[in-house]
Amino acid sequence: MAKTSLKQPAVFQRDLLVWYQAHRRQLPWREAPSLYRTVVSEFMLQQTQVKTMLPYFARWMDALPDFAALAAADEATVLKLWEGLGYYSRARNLHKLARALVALPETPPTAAAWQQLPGIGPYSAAAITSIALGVASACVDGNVVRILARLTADSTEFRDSASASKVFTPLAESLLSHENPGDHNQAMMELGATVCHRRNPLCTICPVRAHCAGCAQGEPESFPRLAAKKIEKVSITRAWCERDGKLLLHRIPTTSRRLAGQYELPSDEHVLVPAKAPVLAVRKRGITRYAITETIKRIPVPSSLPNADLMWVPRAELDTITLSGPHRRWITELLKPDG
DNA sequence: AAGTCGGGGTG
DNA sequence: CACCCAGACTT
Repeated sequence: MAKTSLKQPAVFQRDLLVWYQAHRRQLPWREAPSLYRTVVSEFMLQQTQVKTMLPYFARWMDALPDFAALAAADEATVLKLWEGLGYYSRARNLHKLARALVALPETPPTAAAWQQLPGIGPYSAAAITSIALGVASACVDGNVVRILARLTADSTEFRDSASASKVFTPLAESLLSHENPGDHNQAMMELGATVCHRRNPLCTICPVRAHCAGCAQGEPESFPRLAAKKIEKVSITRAWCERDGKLLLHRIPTTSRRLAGQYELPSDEHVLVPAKAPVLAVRKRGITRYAITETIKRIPVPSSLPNADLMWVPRAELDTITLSGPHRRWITELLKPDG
């Protein structure tokens, strides 16, 4: 059973907020805050580091500056802007959310109401309502779990981050500043991102070190304890085939659970790849729990296309389609004259 | 409760 | 390589 309070919650709040006011990073959604910018940033930040999403955020705001613009956009535009960021259901849900919000008579005022909207779970509901609306609702993300596990030196072994979040929610709520919940929540996450690192935490400069049982105990890095994930190794062979300035690609069916509607280099499930076909490249990447090795081989031009989802895409059109993940980069590399 | 969904940062 | 990242949704 996790603790639900610290010895001096009011002092903790003050130490945290004073530090945050002095050390917070200048981020686009903080410099020019708005509900829309808060919502878009929170969607992009789900399971994604700030550094990774920053260029996507700038590009997105340039193209779709407000809820009205997003609601009026077509899905292809939305997914193209999201290309490369991953977890594409986030983009579809954000699109749905914009259309739902513009149809409402007023902005939902509570975290519970926000959580009924597409793509909004417990974390996002708390983040959006506290930051943009001043609602006293505590965020519990990976950063907060790590900080709270260390503050309380909680050695519980959690199945996964979801169950840990649930366990620490009461403590997070008890520590929340009701005067300034938005800054408090952002301060917790900022502390986790810039000081209370998963490994090598910077305890010597930590503003709440005096409140931290994990630090006092000497091994803050040992918290939180999470069950190890099982990674499965997978190998995929893909085909590279050019003809008359066109590239053979596979369009993932829109009914597919993952990467629906996106394009990719055809795998050997879609087209015959001779075992002796020359290897052009070997690439490794991870998708969720799979460690994938992809071998790209040059194949002869097939006499006919066996699958309706296979198509010849002119090089000039490659920039207009949405490509699955690293395929964009691989294709760019392999299309170079010396590649 | 367990599985699934991307891609990149970092020790 | 392993683990994590301002998680949410489906089964």
